[in-house]
Amino acid sequence: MRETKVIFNNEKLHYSSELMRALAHPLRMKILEYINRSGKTQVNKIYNSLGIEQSITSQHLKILRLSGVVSANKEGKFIHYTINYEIVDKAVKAVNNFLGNTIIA
Amino acid sequence: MRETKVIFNNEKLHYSSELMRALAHPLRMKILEYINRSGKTQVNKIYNSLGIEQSITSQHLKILRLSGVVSANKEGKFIHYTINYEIVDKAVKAVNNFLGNTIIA
DNA sequence: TACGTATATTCTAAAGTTTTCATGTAAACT
DNA sequence: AGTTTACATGAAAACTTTAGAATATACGTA
Repeated sequence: MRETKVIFNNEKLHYSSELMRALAHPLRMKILEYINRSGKTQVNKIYNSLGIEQSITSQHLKILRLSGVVSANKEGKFIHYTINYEIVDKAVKAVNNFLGNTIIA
Repeated sequence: MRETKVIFNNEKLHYSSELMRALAHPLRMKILEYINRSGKTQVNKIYNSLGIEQSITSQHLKILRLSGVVSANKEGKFIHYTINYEIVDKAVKAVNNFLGNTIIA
């Protein structure tokens, strides 16, 4: 049974939807936005500023970390989070490219 | 209790993550990609070409429709689907903007 | 009007995600 | 060494999403 030509291979597709998924949660967007505004942030600042629980914050940070969207760096007692813009960029470009550069000139 | 200044309001945030969510599924990406390639497609072409079940296809199309990413148009017996590029564009720009135009020049 | 084709909807079980709470680990301070 | 602060991890409960099967609707045609 000859299949349709698959332009967008499965690996890429799963990677992209994994990235999208990481971004597809209001709290994670809030957290990302906060880190973005702060540039480089400790976890306690994130959850105190956003008024969410420490543990929930940690769990979402884990998801963001695993998807590659943020990086964690231990500095003594603290862990500093930063956004990996290239990765977020990839997510955006994924959508962009797979739609054949129809969007965003 | 004075909260952090919310730059990215809740409504927008939820809308964005809803959009992202709609895109964050391999099958939906495949379907979107197929519609994109075809320009305007009947449902049976989608599921026959992609080798997925009719009912599943319909369900995913519903999600895509509700998120605004695609539009359905009845033409006689058939229903034609098209991509709403402006909406996909919005999703991309949402990520883009909320990260303060740091990505994509 | 009955039948076939195209698609949507409904139901249910399984799978996956998110929250919550409790516990764990490691650094800094006493 | 013991305590506090900063954060992560684990596991159960609550919730959401997905897949699959069956049924429903609507159009066109015999």
